[in-house]
Amino acid sequence: MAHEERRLEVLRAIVQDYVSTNDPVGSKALAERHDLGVSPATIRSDMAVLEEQGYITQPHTSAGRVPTDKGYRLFVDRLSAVKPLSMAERRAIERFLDGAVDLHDVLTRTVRLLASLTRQVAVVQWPTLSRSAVRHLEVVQLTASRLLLVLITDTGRVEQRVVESPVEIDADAVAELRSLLNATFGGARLGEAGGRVPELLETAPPHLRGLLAVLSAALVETLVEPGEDRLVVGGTANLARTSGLDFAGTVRPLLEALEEQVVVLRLIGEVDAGTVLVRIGEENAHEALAGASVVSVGYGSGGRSFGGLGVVGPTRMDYPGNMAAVRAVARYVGHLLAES
Amino acid sequence: MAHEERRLEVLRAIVQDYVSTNDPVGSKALAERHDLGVSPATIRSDMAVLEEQGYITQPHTSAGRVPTDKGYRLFVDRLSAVKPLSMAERRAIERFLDGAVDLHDVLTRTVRLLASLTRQVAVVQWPTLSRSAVRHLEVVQLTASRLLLVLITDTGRVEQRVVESPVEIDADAVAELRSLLNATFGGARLGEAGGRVPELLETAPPHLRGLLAVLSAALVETLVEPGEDRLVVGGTANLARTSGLDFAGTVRPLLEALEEQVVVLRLIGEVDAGTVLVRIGEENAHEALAGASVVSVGYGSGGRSFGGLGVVGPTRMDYPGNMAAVRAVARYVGHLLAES
DNA sequence: GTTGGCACTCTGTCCGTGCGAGTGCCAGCC
DNA sequence: GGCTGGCACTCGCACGGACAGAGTGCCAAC
Repeated sequence: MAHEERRLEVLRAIVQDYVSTNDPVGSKALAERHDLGVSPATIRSDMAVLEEQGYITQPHTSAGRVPTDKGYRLFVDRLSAVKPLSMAERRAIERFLDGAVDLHDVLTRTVRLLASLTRQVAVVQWPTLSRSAVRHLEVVQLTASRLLLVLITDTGRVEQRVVESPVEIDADAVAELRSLLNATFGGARLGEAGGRVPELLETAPPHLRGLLAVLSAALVETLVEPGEDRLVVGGTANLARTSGLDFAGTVRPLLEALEEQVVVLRLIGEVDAGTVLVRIGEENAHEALAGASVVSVGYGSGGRSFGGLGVVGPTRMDYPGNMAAVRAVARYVGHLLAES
Repeated sequence: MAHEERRLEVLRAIVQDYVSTNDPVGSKALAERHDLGVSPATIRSDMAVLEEQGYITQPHTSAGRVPTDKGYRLFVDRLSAVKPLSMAERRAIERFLDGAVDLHDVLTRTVRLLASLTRQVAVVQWPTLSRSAVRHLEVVQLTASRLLLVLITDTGRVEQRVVESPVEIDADAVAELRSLLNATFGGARLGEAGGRVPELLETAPPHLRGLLAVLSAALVETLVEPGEDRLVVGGTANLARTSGLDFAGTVRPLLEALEEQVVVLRLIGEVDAGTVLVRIGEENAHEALAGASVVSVGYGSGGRSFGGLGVVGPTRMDYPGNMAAVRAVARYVGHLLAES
């Protein structure tokens, strides 16, 4: 029915105006700035209904309306068109990311790029170890009874771990260990690594078994260690931009959550490559993020997701623009990492 | 002379009171809170002199006095006693840092620890490559003509670099390269690495020379690359704590400088192990840091400095406390890294 | 050289007023 | 039945004057 449609049109107009001006929007301003074909009075009655339904609210009696979380949700789900990136933005992505020398460099550049494109806080998850595969395992002898185990994954991560050996070791043993480990774990998804340990221990030469057990344990532990899911954060200066207006003094808990990482990781980590996920305000189910929205997507290649990335900002954000930017950057990063 | 001494005592009292209360301090309050043995009127005349000399200033005519950068400088240089850490703090340092599994972990824990001890923004520089020594070089074959060069330093850093080979390579060549590289560069300070390249190229078997040239170049380049001096930042939430009061809305440029890293790195990097360096306000010679102070020190072991660490906060900070915390943490981190 | 007294200055706060924006309601119109 | 213009009403906010309080500088006295 026509009523319904116009009301949604009104909601869309409210969201757009509010996002761009940061002022509660009134019926008169709406009628002027948008071709809704009806008078302010009519818009007022639509707004009354929208408020009744919980999509908008007024900060105080004689102010305009502001979208609620529910209003933004409807906007994102049904009212926003995908906003294509400008040529300048596309070029910026390429220029920014090309020339990165290693994984750390790629992630750092990505997070800066995303922050500058969206003017929000950007976060990028390191490729999760559990979804990576072993490219190479290296054993370096530090002292007679101390080894360094270095893991290099196909996603470019390098992890290290010092291992105390129960027995003294010589150079030959190190070489043997290296080739055994690579033969066993080479190419394995790290999720499967644990399963290959028993077989390795059975078939290995007896004098190396004790050592291999320790090394395997260190390897498996590296994957399980919760700290190994890391986050790169950037653009926090954007929080200070319009702080107090957008975040109503809630900047601090947000900064804390970003440093804690664990909360944000949970949100960012739950994504598939390709599907942009938007969580609005209270949907984040965490106090510090109640006033914020998170736009995230997985990055990876060939249908395989390495990890997630996204932006965190006030609920009053440019959803279509941010969704487009996040998706485009994720796609590019996926290609980049697949190549190297 | 007695005058002079009492005036300094007044300055010390002003700094202490102002740091703890954040209110401009007046003559009457000073007389009440400190046993200066003279009346407010006398203190007033002392304050007039201190203001004349540029150590304190008044925000407006009828307010109390506030220390200037110059005043803090005098306080730090001559008026503050070293504040020993409490037992609880010492225990916190040990508990926090023990159990770190690798360098990244150590640095992350350190920055969090320092931030929570001082309630300021903490920064820790990664061990500089140019001052590290080669512990091991690893060559991993990715494809027929693509190698991954992995550098492991004695400070625990692991750097990687993809190298395109001009010729096709087989497994034997890789093993040969590995042992040649380790023989040449093993144990070398990275600053000296460049000097050993010509000799390596002369003595190497001819068929490997082209490849060795490329690998050596990649190694040297890794050291020179400005991006390789990195910073771990933590506790930025502390900026939001009393923001507006301390930083007068200058939080944003500060956050930007911290993300840029380069400015802060210059400040943090210029330190010797052992000597705590304090830079106050304008002394930082950078706009974004003009309202901030930086307390930094080098960490390392055996007289050798790996890198710097420190805290960044408002000029109105607890200098003795922060200096003590920074020094204690640096010492502990130095030991920790020397062991591993 | 120190002290108490005093006049002065300035800020922050409180309160009352007026203005403007925006709404809800209602009677009239298509 | 839905849309529109008009109108009264409600608030928030900015402006301005008055006032109290804190702190100073100066001066005469000790």
